[in-house]
Amino acid sequence: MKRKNKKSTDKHRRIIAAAVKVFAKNGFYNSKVSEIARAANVADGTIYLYFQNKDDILITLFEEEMQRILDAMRAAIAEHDDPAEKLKAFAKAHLSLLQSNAELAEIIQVELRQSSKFMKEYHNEKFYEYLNLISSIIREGQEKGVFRKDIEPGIAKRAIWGALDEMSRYWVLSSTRKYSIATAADEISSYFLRGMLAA
Amino acid sequence: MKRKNKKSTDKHRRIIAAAVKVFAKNGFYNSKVSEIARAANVADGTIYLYFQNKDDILITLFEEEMQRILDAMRAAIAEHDDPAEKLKAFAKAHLSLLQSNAELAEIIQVELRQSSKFMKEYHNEKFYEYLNLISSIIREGQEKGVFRKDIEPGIAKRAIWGALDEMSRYWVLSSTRKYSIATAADEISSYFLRGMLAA
Amino acid sequence: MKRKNKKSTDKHRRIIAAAVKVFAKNGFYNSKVSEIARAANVADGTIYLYFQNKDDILITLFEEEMQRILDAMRAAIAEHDDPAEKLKAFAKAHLSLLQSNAELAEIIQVELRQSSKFMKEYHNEKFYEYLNLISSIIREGQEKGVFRKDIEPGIAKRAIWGALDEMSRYWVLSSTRKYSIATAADEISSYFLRGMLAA
Amino acid sequence: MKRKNKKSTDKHRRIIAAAVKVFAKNGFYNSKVSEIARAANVADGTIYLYFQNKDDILITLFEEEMQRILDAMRAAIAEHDDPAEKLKAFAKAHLSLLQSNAELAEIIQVELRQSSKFMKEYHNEKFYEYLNLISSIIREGQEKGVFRKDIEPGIAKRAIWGALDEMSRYWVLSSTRKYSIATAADEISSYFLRGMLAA
DNA sequence: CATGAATGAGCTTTCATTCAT
DNA sequence: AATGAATGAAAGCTCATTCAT
Repeated sequence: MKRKNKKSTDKHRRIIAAAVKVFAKNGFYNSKVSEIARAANVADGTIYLYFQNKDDILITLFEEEMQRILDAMRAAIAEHDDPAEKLKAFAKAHLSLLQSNAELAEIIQVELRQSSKFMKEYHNEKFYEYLNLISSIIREGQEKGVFRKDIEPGIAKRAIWGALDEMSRYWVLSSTRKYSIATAADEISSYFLRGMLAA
Repeated sequence: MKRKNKKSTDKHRRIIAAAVKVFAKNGFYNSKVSEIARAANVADGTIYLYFQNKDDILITLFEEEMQRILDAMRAAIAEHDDPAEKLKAFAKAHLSLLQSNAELAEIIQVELRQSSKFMKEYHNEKFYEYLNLISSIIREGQEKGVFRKDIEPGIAKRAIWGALDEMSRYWVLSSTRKYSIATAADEISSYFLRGMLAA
Repeated sequence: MKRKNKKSTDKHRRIIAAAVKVFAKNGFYNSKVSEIARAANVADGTIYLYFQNKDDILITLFEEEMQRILDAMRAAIAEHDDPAEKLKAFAKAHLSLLQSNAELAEIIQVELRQSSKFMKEYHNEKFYEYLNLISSIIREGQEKGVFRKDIEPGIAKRAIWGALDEMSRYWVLSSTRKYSIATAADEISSYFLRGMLAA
Repeated sequence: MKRKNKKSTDKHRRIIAAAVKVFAKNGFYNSKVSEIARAANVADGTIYLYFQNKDDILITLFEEEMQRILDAMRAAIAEHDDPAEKLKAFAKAHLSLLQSNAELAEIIQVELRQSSKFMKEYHNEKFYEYLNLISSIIREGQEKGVFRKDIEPGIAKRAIWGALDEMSRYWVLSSTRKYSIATAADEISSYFLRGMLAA
């Protein structure tokens, strides 16, 4: 590891970390590049040595952070064999990860949905990979006879993701937290696994 | 009602309608007040006779449109007695309403989550009313013994809303639609009502 | 004449006039739009109501001022019948006009030759019209038997323009002026005329 | 001569050569120091070991290249005794030199006239030497009785230079060349000579 | 009430120059 | 001497908002 290389990587990392903080606090459009620079302890111009423009910071941030989360989710799922357990593990890991990365969660919650000029063009591959983790579990469950065959994985993956995402949004935004992560994850898993009807 | 008042109301309505279109197309931050003015066929300055500023347009838009949707939802639910049927009706109505108000849906999807400086301060009452329609159904179901008593309405309402919302987001954004509204609504209702486990 | 119309025209004129001064003083690239705005007594943003961008100010300035000069030159030439006299009149008028529009002259001298990205694309039609005033005189002279038939109007027009232009450049840039306009114009005319007259 | 010195000189030369190319292509203000560095195969910072700043590159470039041209012109003139022949030789050499140094010509054409803040301060001595080559010829011709006594060398030198310069500008900028150098040089010389010869 | 021309604060981005290595 | 990553001042342009008409 040459020092230069280390330094460069370091600045890149610092800028991304600063951007996470700043975007989470103000939202993308209310964040100034100069504020990110200040938070990263670099000069304004330095940002442009590592990123093409402000949009590129956000996109790179997504790519890199989503990859980290994807990896963590895959590891969490891999610990189980039973598809139902996998789904529970997914729910728990999702809520845990987003809670311990509250700022990143905020950005994903908000900017992921941004329909701004550039976001419409940007095809968020990592997000689709994430969603497909869910449908894979469901399909596996259907093959193993654990899940109903008439479930549409394409609908279910969105329903499950939406439910979890909204839950974590609630957590991120609310100051007081009534329920623990484990409780919420189990609760939500149970809706999907057992339904809400009384037995 | 004097004519002037009527005329004013008309401009107000035209501006809101124009804002829905423009915000949906570009997102809030990429929309220009002048574009809304043009779309509403009024002068730029006229906007400021009816709204305090750009933020106020968005907030008023939410308030008014959400009220319309709330009313429609209440009516849809009121047609049923069985809480399970109410939940199904809610799902169907939600997807129908958002689909037939695609532009409004887009705005709610995107801007509702905006964490921008002003959105953080704005307490979205109508949205909470909307969410509480769901928890009311659940509580009613629990009282009637239709739903499991151990369900947390505060969690469930978010899970259900998130699932439906994500589904409608998918609809709004995707060009090809594999599933009909009825199919999707039934499917999602079934997850929550019966769960996904094989019988 | 409506007042608004008048006001608009006025601002356009004031900005052009200010730009002539500022560009002449600093050159195009060292001139700031804000300085032009200040000189024109308008806000920075107002510039952009009348011009697309900084380049557009320069181009418009060329078009409009060159047109005025073209018109004056045509009038000056039209007063004579003899092509030799026309050429003398052209020389005198050229030097007079540029001297009494010293700032404009400076800009034409300098920026006309700019090879900057935008100037390469901009096809300076007015300048070619101006040059062709000279070749017209020469051709007329050749037809009337006043000028040698073997003169290439395409070369001569450039030689004459170059000679006059360099002379006026000298005037614009130097503080002390040894020769009067009339002297210099006669002198330069004589170089070309006695050389070009049929023996 | 130590090797280091030699090496330094080499870098100086490479930077000047690169600057000629880059300035000719983009003009001074649209040229980036980093582009010159790249073209010269040196680091950005190295430029500042050999030149004080960007302006200094242009000025040094002028000084050195003009000196080369001056030397060549003096040699070309020295081959003739007759002042009329000297003038023809000057015209031919001027056009030849500029044509075979098209990039340098472009810079001289354009930037010589730049009235930018720094160019106004820079007193272009070499250029005056160049101009005075012409007036020397004229004075010599007047002394030898070849040229009319009433010609003002101070005006004539500028007229001749302007005519030639404009002609070469035409050459530099136009892609198709109707006339050969010899033709154009003879043509232009003839305008001035036949006009200036004593009767 | 309505207009829309005018405003000017504020932002992103560039690039000449520096300096630690 | 040479490097090139880092700097940060500077400027063009946008657009929400105002106010004279």
